[in-house]
Order: sequence, then structure tokens, then C-alpha cells
Amino acid sequence: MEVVSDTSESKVKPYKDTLNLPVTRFDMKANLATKEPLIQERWREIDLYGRIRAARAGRERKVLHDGPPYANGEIHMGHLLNKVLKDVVVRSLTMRGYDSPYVPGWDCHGLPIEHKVVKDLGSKAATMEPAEIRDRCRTEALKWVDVQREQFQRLGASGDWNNPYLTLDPRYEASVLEILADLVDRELLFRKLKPIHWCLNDRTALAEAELEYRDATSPSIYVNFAMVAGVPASWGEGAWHAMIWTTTPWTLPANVAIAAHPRLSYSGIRYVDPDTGAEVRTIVATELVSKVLALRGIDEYQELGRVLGKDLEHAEYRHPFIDRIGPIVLAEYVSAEDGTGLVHTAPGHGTDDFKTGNAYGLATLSPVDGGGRFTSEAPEWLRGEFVFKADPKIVDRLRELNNLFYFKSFSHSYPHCWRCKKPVIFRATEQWFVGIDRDDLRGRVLGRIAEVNWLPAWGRTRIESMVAQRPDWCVSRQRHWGVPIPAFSCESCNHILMTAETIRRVRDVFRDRGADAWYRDPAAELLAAGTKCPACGSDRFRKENDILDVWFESGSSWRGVLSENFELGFPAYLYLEGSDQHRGWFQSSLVAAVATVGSAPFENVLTHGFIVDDKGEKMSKSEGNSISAVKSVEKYGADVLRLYVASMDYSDDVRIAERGVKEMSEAYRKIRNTFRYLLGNLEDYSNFDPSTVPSGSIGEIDRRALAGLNRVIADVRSAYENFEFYRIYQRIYQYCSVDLSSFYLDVLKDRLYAERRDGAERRAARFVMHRLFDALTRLLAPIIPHTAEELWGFLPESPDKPASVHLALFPEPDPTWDDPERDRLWDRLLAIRDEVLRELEKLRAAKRIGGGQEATVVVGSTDPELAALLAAERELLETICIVSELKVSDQKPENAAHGLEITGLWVAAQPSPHPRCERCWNHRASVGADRDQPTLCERCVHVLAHS
RNA sequence: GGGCGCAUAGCUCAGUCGGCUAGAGCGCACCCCUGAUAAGGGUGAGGUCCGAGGUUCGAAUCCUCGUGCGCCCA
Repeated sequence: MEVVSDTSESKVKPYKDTLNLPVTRFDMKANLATKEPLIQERWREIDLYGRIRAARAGRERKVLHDGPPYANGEIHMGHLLNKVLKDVVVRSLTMRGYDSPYVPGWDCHGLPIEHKVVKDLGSKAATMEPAEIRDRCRTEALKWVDVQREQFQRLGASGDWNNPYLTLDPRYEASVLEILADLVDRELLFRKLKPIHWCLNDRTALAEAELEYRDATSPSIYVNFAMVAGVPASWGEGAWHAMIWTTTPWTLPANVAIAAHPRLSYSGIRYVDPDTGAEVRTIVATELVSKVLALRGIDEYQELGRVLGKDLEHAEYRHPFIDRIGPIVLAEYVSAEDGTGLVHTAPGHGTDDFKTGNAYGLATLSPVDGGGRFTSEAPEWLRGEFVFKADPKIVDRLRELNNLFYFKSFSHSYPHCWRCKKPVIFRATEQWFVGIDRDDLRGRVLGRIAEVNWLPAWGRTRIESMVAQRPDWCVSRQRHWGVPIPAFSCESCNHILMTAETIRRVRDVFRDRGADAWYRDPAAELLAAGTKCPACGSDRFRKENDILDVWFESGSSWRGVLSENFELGFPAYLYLEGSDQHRGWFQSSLVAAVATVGSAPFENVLTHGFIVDDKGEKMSKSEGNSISAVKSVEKYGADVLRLYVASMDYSDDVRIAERGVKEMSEAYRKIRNTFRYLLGNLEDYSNFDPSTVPSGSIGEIDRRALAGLNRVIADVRSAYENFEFYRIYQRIYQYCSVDLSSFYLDVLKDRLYAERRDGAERRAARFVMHRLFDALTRLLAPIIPHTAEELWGFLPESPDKPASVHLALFPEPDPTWDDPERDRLWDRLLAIRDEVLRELEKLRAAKRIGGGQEATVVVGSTDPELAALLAAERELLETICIVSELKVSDQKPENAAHGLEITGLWVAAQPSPHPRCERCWNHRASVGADRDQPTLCERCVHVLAHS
């Protein structure tokens, strides 16, 4: 077969080379995974963070103080959300002109790290010195600091990553002790008993995480306590009792009260004991009476009266084997699930009991030593006895005294030690507390809360109710990995010695050599020479072993980072964390600051929600619905993840799903392509000077685009100021998609491609495109910093142009282009355009045209006002509808359609009768008029003649 | 079980003081273009405004009670 010719193909577009088609080196494909690390590398090379600091030096300072993440494990989506939000805040403050330094921090001490280290060491741990274990903990913590630092930086977060604050830094540890000393100065710190989980075998305190719940057999006993006062008189005279139930008889020596539920009904009953034949009167929760009596096979009894729990409050009973009167108290946790509805209360042996005891001012008894043997505080017949062996003795005693109603063995879930696997007990020990009601600390904290700006506003209600209800703050822990509480005890009389003065002395040692000094130096060297026990005069002391709660450490960061060491300034402009921190860091920081310096450490507190999956349920590794932050960033790029996070209202929970990330990739591409198109038409951009474009040459359509940009700038700036980042994404994305891509840039094509390269009309378009490019790049910089930086590189160099977009300021609206009256005109023109496009679509569906340039349109109206508008704006309408010809007529053709939205308007569209210009593809009557170039329209002939 | 929140289209969000037929973008379906081309344009279909009561001439909006989900407690 003979090939006729392929010259026809080359002749199809003979004029293509004469057009000004888009050209750019800016890639359509972002390739963020490889490009972002290169951009970050450049930022490091030019010390961008340092340059930003220098550029903003002397400007008003607004500091976002970083809440330290725990240095343990790789970062997850929660970290990503938090750090991206912080980075958007810091970068936007910077671009608003503020000096906004960001010092990241890490929480390095605490149980999870120590737990892991001890677990890895296995049995060796027991033989190691605390200082050795601490060395390993430090290594572990610093390892994760490095891992997380890399991963946070990979997100593009800007900050002083070379000088972060670490809670294990000696300077930081010294600041923590400084706060402790201040608390002692103000008499807010004290010791009191508190029950904690205690392993009798290892003689050590255990945290909740170190407990294993396993089945154990315990005695279950029902005991009648003799009432001495407060039984309703209407129930009649007699020896009344109150029946309690317990599975830990050995805690009865510490019993100081019986708890009832205020709104539960209690019955006074009379029954005959089947064994002794004696008549017994006792009190039991009404709904449990028959169940309890059935244990002994009793089915006959008389109910002598009923009363609500709250009416039993302050009634009194006598302890069955100790000479002591105890009250009936009220507690919400009492239930009628099992037992008798009356709960044996021993504040020294249970958390609930302790709380109730505090509320009623009851004594916390703890007659048990570290090995589980009763002390001299217990009745003589129990002294020296091991608690679990005491159970049967106590049961026998109760039986002898005729107080035991019922006994059986009972299997239930009970906490055991994670290491030795033996059952643990609750045992009250001396702990250090910050007294929340001393010196009206609670009231003062509540007062400062009211002065802070909480975002969202309900954060205030939340933290207020937490502070109003919180108990004293227990700040001591029986661990190794933390800041030691530098207390001494007298070797001869056990008096505890810790004054502001002794603390500050140790603080100085810590600042020089770190907290390890506590474990290495003898007590005598940590105390001033000649220190004597104020109680007995001895000069020999031991070091105590408690460390501080990690919340106390992180709650001291305003001092160790804002006031001292980093000199960022106190208070901080903003704290920004998840809403769980109302109980955590916000509160510990607030209490520590109000207690010691009297004011809140922050002016604004912004909270975000939690990461949930696409169904709105929380992400967890065990559920298999979690998405790896590290892998997602590697796969899609940090900018895509940042855009994703920024697109959602973080005040509520944030849904993250793989599909969502993919959709966001597409949205990112759309934004990227909009910029790419702008760049493509700004060829030889570096030589384009927008200041040479006279404003008089800026046309109607261009003015509308610039007015629209003004609104975008104003909206976006205000959204940044209000921390409403998702509005920024919505606003810019919709602007790029609707106003630019599908309208302005589409309409502009004929002008950009076909007009004279340096003609006034084309220069006007490029003026607008330059302004769009410059403003949108700046506005997006805090959210997609890498892409913005890449775009920034394409802006023409000038002495005013900073080396990085992140050194630049946000754009300002330019009122030159605002004209509300013209905005209203445009609303009408665009509505008319919609009607025209609908008609074109009908022609297209009928296969009569393809592109709009193949069509000619006639519009008109019976409404004289509208008809006049059409006539006045005919040319503009022709341009924005992108048709070859738009005519206005008062003669309505038969096939004309009525406006769908605009009544009185009619539109008729049909294929253009004119030939197509081979250069600009418009169908024009003028095609063929020029003898030399018979396939071109008049405009194109003219352009070619003058270029 | 308690405290604090949230719930509008498949997704992300608007919706003012209670007042039109509840909107936008994306996605989706169909179509066009091939001079933004792993792009671009057009048209269209999508809603029990979480549910049930109540207030009101009128409720996505205000009130009450639920349901689901989250955070913090117990």
C-alpha cells in the first residue's frame, strides 16, 4: 500500500508556532517524596530558621510554646496533626510579621521508658544500681528524640531543631527543682499518706501499667457492725447493725467508715439467726435484702423501715474489734450490684476509700509495713502477722464476736505484680503533695483560667470543672527515671528534711552535673556543711528515693524554657495540644505557674481533636485501622498530608483514611496545575516587570480577577488570625478551581495565545497572573511550605525578594481593584453565561458542535432593562462564554430557549456559519479576506503582520 | 455511670437574628476538547440536615429526651 503523504499532518497546524503557548520548567508531577528532602536540605544550608529569626528581630513577639511529646516510639498521625498545626501557626505568625521563635521539646523521663529498659534487662535489673538503669533510660530516650526529630523535620516543621529543650537537660532539671523550692517557700508542698499498689515480695510501689490482672481466691465475708447512733427512731429500739461485705478481711483493722449511696434505698430488717436462734436487726440495701439473707437460707424476716442512703449520713457504728466509733458516709461509687450496698471503707487500702476519706476528713490508717506485716498500730493479736495469713484469724475473731454473718471462698480478678507474679495490695505510704486548697490555690487557678482565651470556648468549661473537682496533686513517684525529690531523712529519728534552701543547693548541683548526682553523691555532700536534724540534732542523713511525677516536670516547662534557659518570654502567646491536655499539660503547667508566680503561663490555649478512622472511630494498632504517618509522608509527600490535615476542622476529631489522602493528592495536583499554568504564561518571567503595566490597560475581566483575589487575601488572612485553617484550604482551592481554572484562565486563553506577544492586552493578563502567582504562593506557604518554596524560586529576582517565601510577608488586598457595583454586574453576567453554556451543551449532545468556539449565539430579552444590559455588555459576554460570536437581538428565533434561572432571557445557539481561523480556531466572517493568508481571521492577520 | 464535646450530599466544609425549593468544592455519571495533555472545559444526578418529642405562623437553626462517636474521669 502506498502512503500518500504525511505532509498533511505537518500542514494541519502551520500557524501553531506563531502562538504564545505555555512553556515552563515547573513540573506537573510534584514528586514530593524526593523533592521535599532536597528543599529541606537547602533550608538547612542557608540556615533559614536563623535568617527568619534575624529578619524578625525586634518585631512584636508571639511564642507558641511546644508541649513536649514523649520520647518513645515513632511518630504517628496524632503527632503529625499536632506538629503540622503548630507549624502552620508559627509560619503564619512569621508571615504576619511577628517574631515567632519555635523551640521544640521532648518529655524524656517517666515510666514507659523505664519500664521498657527494665523489661529488656530482665532479671539483671534487680542487681543494678539506679544510676546504671538511669544511664540506659537516657540512651533509650535520646534514641527516640533523634528518631522523632528526623520525622518531625521531614514534615517540614520549622524550628530550632538543633537546640531543642529536653526534660533530661541539667538546666531543665534545675528549673524543675526551682519550682519545687518555690512551692516549699509558699508552704504548698507537704507529705501525707496515700494508698498505692504495692508488691510485698519486691517491696516496691507499682504503677497501673505494671499490674497483671489474674484470678485469685479470696475470702468473701458479710459482717454486721453494731450501730451506736443515727438509726431512725421509727424503726424501734434494739441492737441495730449495719452489714458490710468485703473480700479483704485483713483491711478491717484500717476501717474508719461505712459508705452508702445517697440515693439508694436501705431497709432496716429483723431476722432470726438460724444457728444461734438470736434475733438480729441490721441494715442492708433494700434490693439486696432477700439475696443476702438467702445466703444463710433465711426466708423469713421483717422489714421495720426504709430510708435513703443520704439520711444515714453521719450515723455511727462501733468497730467490731477495735475501740473506735466510725461514721456512715456517702459515696457515688457504692452500688447494689453485689455485697450489701454498704461498703467497708479503709482510706489506707483503696483509692475510692481514700477519696471518700479525704472528703470526710477521715484518718488514713496503714498498719502494714513494706513486707506486708501488721505494725504496732494494729491490734496486739495481729502484730507481725502477714496480711494474707491474717485473713482467717480475723474471720475467726468476727465469728467469736458474733459479727460474722456469712463466709465463703470467692474467685475473682485480682491485681498481681508484673515481675514476681504475686498478688499486690493497696498500702498507704507517705507521698508528697501540692495542696490544691492551701492558700486558696484552687480559687486562684480558677481566677486565672477566666483570663485565658480558650479555643474552642468550651475548653474553659472543661478545665474549670476539672480543676474545681481535682484532689491534691500527688507529685511523688517511687521510680528511678525522673527528677529526684531531694529530700533527706535523719538516720537517727527518720525526720524528713527538705527546705527551700536544701532544694536550691541541690538545684545548683543538678545544673552543673545533672540529676544523676543525687544517686552518686553522698548525702553529706549534697547538704550544707554542718546541717543538723531539726528534730533530734543528728548530723547523719539518708537520701530519699522518690522522684517527681512527669507531669510536674513538663508542667515546669514554662519556667525551664520560657523564663529561663531559652529566654522566649513569659507567658507564652499560645499553647496548642490535643484536648486530653486539659487534664494533662495545660493543667499541670497552670497549677505550677499560678502556685509559684501567680499567673497563667499562656494567653491563648488552642486544642485539637483526635485522629479517627473513616468511620469516626479511634485509631489503634490492635484494631488494624491505623495509618502510618511516616509511610504516608514517604508515599504522598508531607505537603499532601499537611494540606489534608489543614483541610479539616480540627476542633472536632479529624478523620484520616487512605482514600482521603488519595483525594487530597488530586486536590494538591489541581492547585499545582493552576500554578503551573500561571507560570507557563509568564515565560521570560524574570524579565517581566509588572510595574510597567499601566493600570488603565487592565480590562474588565482582569479587574474582576484582581477584586476576587482581594477577597481571597482578606478571607485567608482572617482565617489565619482565627486559626481556622480549613477555611483557607476551602477558599483557595475553590478559588483556583472555580474562579481561575474554569473561568478566568479559560477565558484568557485566546488573549494569551493569539494576541501579540508584547501587546498591551497580553501584558495586562500577565500582570494579573503575576499578582495571582505571588499572592497565592505566599498565602499557601504556611500550609504547603515545600511547594510554596519551589514556586518562590520562579518569581523574578529583585532586591526586595527574600531568599525564601518563609521570610516574606503575606500579601495585602489592593483596594485599587475593588468595585462593589461591578461585582453585582458580574453576578448577572455570570448567570447569563450559565444559561448560554446550557444551550451549548444541548448542541454538543446533538453532536452539532464540539468546542464552544464552533458556535454562534443569539441572546435577547423582553425585559427592557435586561435587553439594555445585554446590548451594553455584548462583547464581554462573547468573551466569557468563549464562543466565536454572540449577538444580541430583539427578534427571538423559534428555537430559542428560555432562561432556567433568569426569567425573561432567551438564548439560541447554533453552529457558526463562518469558516474556522486556522490560527485561533474562532469561526469568523473575516476568514478568507486576506489574499496572502486565506485561512486566517482579520485579527490573526494583523497580529502576524506586527510581530 | 459522670463531665466536656461532635453529628448537614460518598468526602471536606458553608448555612448570619428562627424566614425562598438547604448551598459550595471534590468525588461520581455522561459529554466535549486535544494549543494547560498523566492536563483543561461543560452538563447532570446525589440530602430522613443522627432519631423522637416540644416551642413557634414557620425549626438544619431554640428546648427536652434518646442514639452513635471522641476526649477526660469513675
